Amino acid sequence: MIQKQKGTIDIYGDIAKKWKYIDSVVDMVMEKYNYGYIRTPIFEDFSLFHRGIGDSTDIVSKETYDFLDKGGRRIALRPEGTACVVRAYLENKMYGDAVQPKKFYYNGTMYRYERPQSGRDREFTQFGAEVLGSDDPISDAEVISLAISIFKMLGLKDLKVRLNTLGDKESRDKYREVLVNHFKPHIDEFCDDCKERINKNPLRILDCKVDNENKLMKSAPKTIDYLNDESRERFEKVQEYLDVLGVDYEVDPTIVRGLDYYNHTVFEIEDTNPNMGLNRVILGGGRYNGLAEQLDGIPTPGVGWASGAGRVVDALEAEGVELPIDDGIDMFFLYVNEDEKKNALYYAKELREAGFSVDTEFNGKSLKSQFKKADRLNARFVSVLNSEDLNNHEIKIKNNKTKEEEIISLDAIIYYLDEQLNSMEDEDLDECDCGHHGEDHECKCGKDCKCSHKE
RNA sequence: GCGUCAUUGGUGAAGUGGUUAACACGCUAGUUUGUGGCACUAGUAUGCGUGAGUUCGAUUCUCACAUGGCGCCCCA
Repeated sequence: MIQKQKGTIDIYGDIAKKWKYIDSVVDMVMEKYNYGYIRTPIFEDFSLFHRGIGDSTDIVSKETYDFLDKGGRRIALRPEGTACVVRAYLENKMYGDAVQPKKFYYNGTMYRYERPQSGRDREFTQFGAEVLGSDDPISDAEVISLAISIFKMLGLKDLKVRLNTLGDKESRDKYREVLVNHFKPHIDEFCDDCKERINKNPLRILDCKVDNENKLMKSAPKTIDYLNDESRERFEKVQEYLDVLGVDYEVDPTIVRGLDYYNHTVFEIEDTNPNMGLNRVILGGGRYNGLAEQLDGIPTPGVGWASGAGRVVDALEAEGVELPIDDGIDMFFLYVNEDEKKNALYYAKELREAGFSVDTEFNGKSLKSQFKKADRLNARFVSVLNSEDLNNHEIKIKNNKTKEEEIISLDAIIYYLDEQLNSMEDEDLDECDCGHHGEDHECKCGKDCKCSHKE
């Protein structure tokens, strides 16, 4: 048996419906914020990530999914979206467009060569937003509120935005030096990993899992104290704009990004629901004003974020959010003989073209098992086609919930189903607590109740 | 890259160094004459991740590999 590759998943069935629903919400909210969809290639030149990310960590050497193609080109499967979008922006000279900044969103698979574990696969899906060509803190604030809008629209409630600033390069370099001086004299008290980090990536010591109780952690210098005036003012503006947008956030000095191209605003959104387990962070992002230059492009400020769709699915699961996924079909045709089979085939098509979701039997099973199948498909109506009825130009339609059966003319089938399904939809609505019991009035309960949609 | 646990029909799983691999769900057929979902009856793995080894004999023990779960490194 050929198996799927390590760290990949097949998405199908009910889970696939969930993913499609998330996609549709992402599309809808992004369009409202006027972010344009961008689709870039799944594979790129290895250097795009090598140069974009730098080799300060072993990300690129160890975790990029790369290989040589038949022409000897070094190819990398994209590990993230930001560098790809910036490359596309530069290569297509979008900085020449009249309308700036350019606002993009993407949604696609990313690849990292890692050992799979909880919340981490080799192929995974991220959606993200990027604003290129604006250095104004209004864009930092907008992308964060955009993210919150999407998550709220999906039904997530236990969200926490954590915000920090790294300052500009000057502030950042200064902070790094101070931090190293803070830890260096006592580095013997720390774990082996931290002894490595102090040379390779000292900021990462701050979120070490082993040493987080060490007293030097709490007394560690904070980025905020080492900002120059320009960086400080900018950070204050971001917070001011977030307040205008009504976004709840918490300034958290331990938020750090691993990569050099980040500066100024960085943020994460986590789901605080206790069912979430270890991987609570469902979104991460920040400002990356240096990236375009590192890619040899004209200097272009940018800010954006990416969210792991798999973790969003986990969060929805953890919070017990029920998505409004329509399952079930409108009609299932049952048949026994060849003549009825042809009619099933024909009327299924007719009804589908009229907008109904319809299915019928394909494996020539007994009526008993056809009924079972109809139930499993959650068919709202079933019809056992009968040659005699059909000769009389009639059809029997059974409501699969109430079991009531009616004989109607074949000409009326579309009209009949339409009417029945509409009244069924109304019945599905709940009565709310407003006390009006579904009467015609402008209901303020805020739910899809029996009365809310009648004014 | 490192550590650790796991892998048995369509599914959930029990189990043993030795003739027929439990139980349940599902599925198929019948009781039921063209209107089911209940009930009952019967059927449903020549096979226990792959390969090699130990053994008279391996699904069971050993090793390697693959995949999965969890954790570490790292996390764009």
